[in-house]
Amino acid sequence: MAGKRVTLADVARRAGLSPTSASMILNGRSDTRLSQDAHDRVIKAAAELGYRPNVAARGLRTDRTDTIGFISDVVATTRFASGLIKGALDRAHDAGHVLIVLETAGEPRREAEAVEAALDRQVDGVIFATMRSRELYVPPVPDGTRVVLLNATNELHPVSILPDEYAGGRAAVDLLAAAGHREGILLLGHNAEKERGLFRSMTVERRFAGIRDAMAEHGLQFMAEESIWLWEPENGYAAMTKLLKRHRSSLRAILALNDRLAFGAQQALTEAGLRVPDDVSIVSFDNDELASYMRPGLTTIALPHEAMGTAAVDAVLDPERTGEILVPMPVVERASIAAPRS
Amino acid sequence: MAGKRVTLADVARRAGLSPTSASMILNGRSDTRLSQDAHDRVIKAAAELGYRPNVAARGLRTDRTDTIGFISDVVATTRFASGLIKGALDRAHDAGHVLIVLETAGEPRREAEAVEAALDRQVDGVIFATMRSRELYVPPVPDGTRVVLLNATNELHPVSILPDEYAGGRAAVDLLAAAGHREGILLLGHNAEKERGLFRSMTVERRFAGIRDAMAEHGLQFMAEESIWLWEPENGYAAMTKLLKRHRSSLRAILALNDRLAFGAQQALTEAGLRVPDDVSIVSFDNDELASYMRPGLTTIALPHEAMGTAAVDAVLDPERTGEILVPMPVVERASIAAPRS
DNA sequence: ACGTCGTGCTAAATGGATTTAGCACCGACC
DNA sequence: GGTCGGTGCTAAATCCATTTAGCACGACGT
Repeated sequence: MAGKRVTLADVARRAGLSPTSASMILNGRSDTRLSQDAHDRVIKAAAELGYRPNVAARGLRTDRTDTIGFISDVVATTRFASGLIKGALDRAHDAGHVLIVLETAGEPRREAEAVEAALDRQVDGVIFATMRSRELYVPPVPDGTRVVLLNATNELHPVSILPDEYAGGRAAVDLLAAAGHREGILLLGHNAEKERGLFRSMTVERRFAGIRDAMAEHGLQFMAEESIWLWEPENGYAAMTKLLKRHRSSLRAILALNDRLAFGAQQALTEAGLRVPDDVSIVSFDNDELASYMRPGLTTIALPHEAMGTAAVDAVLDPERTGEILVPMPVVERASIAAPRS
Repeated sequence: MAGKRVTLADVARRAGLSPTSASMILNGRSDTRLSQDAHDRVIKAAAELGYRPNVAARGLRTDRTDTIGFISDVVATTRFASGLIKGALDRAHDAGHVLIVLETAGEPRREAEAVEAALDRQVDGVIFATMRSRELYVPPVPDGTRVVLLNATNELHPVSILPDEYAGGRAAVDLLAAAGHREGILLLGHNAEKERGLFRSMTVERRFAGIRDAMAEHGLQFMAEESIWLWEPENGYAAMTKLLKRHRSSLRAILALNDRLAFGAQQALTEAGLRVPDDVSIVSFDNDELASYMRPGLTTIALPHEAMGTAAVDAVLDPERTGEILVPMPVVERASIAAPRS
């Protein structure tokens, strides 16, 4: 609607000063000797005209655009991705920055294109996010540009935001132990023997480590460890249906490696006439949307999407932050854990 | 890594020509009289140096930045939002454009801020998206900037992308009718009498209309229409539990107004010992993630998130497109509909 | 009376591209 | 020989804001 944009020259003209003066005043530079009166006139003129600086023009001169590139392999498929984006968006907004969001589907060609598209627009920094945490290839980037890895790592750019999976793994075990579980505990989704040499993701390895260490410290052992490669509901359902044939009588608790497995497992339990948590307790990971829809609600160790997103933007903005930044995984207690049936 | 960016001047120098010539050649202008040899030299120099134009600088001159602002009230909460974004992202990528994503939480202050942040960066157009379709307030925007409403409408900017809910509503009824259902059909989520005067959302009203018309054409009537204000699983569960007391024996099919209600309802059915689809058929709307996790899978009329997102970018890019653009809602057939038990 | 210093402000360069206006040269034609 | 037209290319302006270098003026000191 409005005609065209107001420029700095317009403001200066209205204030009866040069653009130089107007620029200095609006940028709040303290070392100028401009009069109080000049200040007042410029501020007033800018307000009256509704002046907003042209970020592109400014960026040309200053090399800062208050714009960050957010490059992710996947954005829509998982709630995880959108949580990261939302966290990043919120923090960027607080800091007066803006996000250019790009998706690569994990294809190297598109990754390179995305970086270029971002750099073409003079972004101040780039965030690389992956869903399956891993060492990520990062195309070359000019010197001044901050690079932050979100749920990923890279040798050349040692700034990574990761969930504290080790502590999370421990927390899950602690929850079962605290409820009094000592026996009949099933690990659903992973079997260290069978999966030897297979790589899932950096962070999930840490989750396993946390679980293993905590089990040992509590002096506990799993009744069974079921390897499942794809952690989707149907696989949880299938595995659980099968497992119930052998372990039905001794099963007391399930430590599922994510909520989707837990969801499927619970469907199988329900169909078999077992009740959660009276007969079997369940704890799991991620705090997927599903977890809150289950009946009873699923107790789970949350993947802190949004906190990771905000941490990533913080890291771009603050060059001091460096190294591995671990974001705690909150325990979300719902109603799927109870004391074991004797 | 790389030192600093290569500029057009660098390319021109290497080709032994002026920036003017280099610019014209790289932009493929046909009306110049530059020699074939000059063309070759410039193209070669640009390739060797890895030249990429600075979009900000170009935008300053041309008022085009190949950048689109995507302003949404909510991004992470629903899968719907991220589907829209993904669709938009993909199409933008195809067209060599980039998206600045902004979130407003539906607050007018943040909406205004978001528009300004986008305009400050010289975007070519702005997409306004809402989750609950409605007439949306759009802050003033300069003349040349395209504005497209996504799942929303606005008087001043008559370019709207909307799901074809009317047809979708009809499709749901058709599905039940085709399976042979004539009686014992429950409408779950809305009661026209009780909700008279209450406004849910533009598109949902059309969904109702489609359902109503199709029912009439098939000569059918609902056994009951249950008003539920919040379409969440727990509400579906609660309503269904209650309804079963009265209608258990005659109930044959449920037309749920979204998948979350259907999900809750199905939990109630299962607990009551009724089986889907043998005892009761279910059809619903949205194609929420949940729908594929249910056992059996839920047949549903999909909200075409991604298609809507791509349509929005198309509309920004093509000034010819105008008016209400209706995107079809695909029927996703799974396994929740069967012929009625006699 | 003249140099010095502080005060208040501005001209012009800059960043990287596009675009307008026009220059220099060559051959053809009268 | 002068003019006209075409060919091949470039200087300079422009977009908008920031920044460097420095001008003009008055007061002060000696």
